[in-house]
Amino acid sequence: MVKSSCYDNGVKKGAWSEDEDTKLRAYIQRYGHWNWGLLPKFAGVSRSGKSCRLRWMNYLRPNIKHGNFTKEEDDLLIGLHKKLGNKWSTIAAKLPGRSDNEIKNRWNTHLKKRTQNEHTESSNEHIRTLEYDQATSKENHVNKTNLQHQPEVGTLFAGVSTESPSDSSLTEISSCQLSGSDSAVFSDFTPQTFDEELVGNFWSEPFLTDIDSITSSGNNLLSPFNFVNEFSSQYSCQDLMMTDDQCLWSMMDSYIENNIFLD
DNA sequence: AAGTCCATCAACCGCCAATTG
DNA sequence: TCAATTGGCGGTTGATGGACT
Repeated sequence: MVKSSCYDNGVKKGAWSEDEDTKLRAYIQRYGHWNWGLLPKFAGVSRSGKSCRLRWMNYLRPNIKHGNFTKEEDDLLIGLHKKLGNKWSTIAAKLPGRSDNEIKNRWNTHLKKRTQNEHTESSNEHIRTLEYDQATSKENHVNKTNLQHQPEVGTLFAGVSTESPSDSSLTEISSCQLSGSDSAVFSDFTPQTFDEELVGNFWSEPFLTDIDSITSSGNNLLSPFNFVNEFSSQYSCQDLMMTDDQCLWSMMDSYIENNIFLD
């Protein structure tokens, strides 16, 4: 389903192109979403931050499922909607791999009518409750199984490191990747899994280990970490830590101008 | 074959809550 | 404490394609 696109004050609207998807996916997988408002500029897409966030959450993020809902998913959705109402994000958290938008659409286009019809058949109530209980226990099992394979998410932390515990200016930026909506991205991680698979990388991987491959491969992704890395050749970590925000941002802006807008 | 209707779903919009300075 | 900013949520829109006449 392809929608036509248009521009509004330089911000593109409408359907996302393959190229935009590629840019956004590559950027977030490498650097995470440290600030949705600034991300489009860094990722090189002419979209609003909101639009980027939506595209990532609903379509591009790892482990997102597309296509038909299974009967189990439908039953679970019906049960959860009965229990929670239109709390789509809450329901989405309990349906692994489904976005709130997809669940909302599923409800409005398929299940709403179905349940309205079924509502008259009160005898089905007991059956649905039983199905819901079964689906919930199944879902718990699926959750545990899914935890064993999360190949792509770890790359979100590829640009994250702590050379030393005192390098707080960098880790502070990095920690932003774990805030807000990441609870959705990582919602199917247990703390244990998180510790083993993510925190391990978070605290031990060298800072931007693949920065050389990024620059040498002609990949023009622009990263705040890339920026810091470049300036670290001129400034020590301590210098950067002591740099006030305004100065840091003016340095960042000149970097952006030189590397993106002059291309 | 052409026109119309309808279901689907990606994307947008506006509001609210949390965070920050 | 308060205003500004940011992120997230839920409702709604509109382009598209298939079914129907």
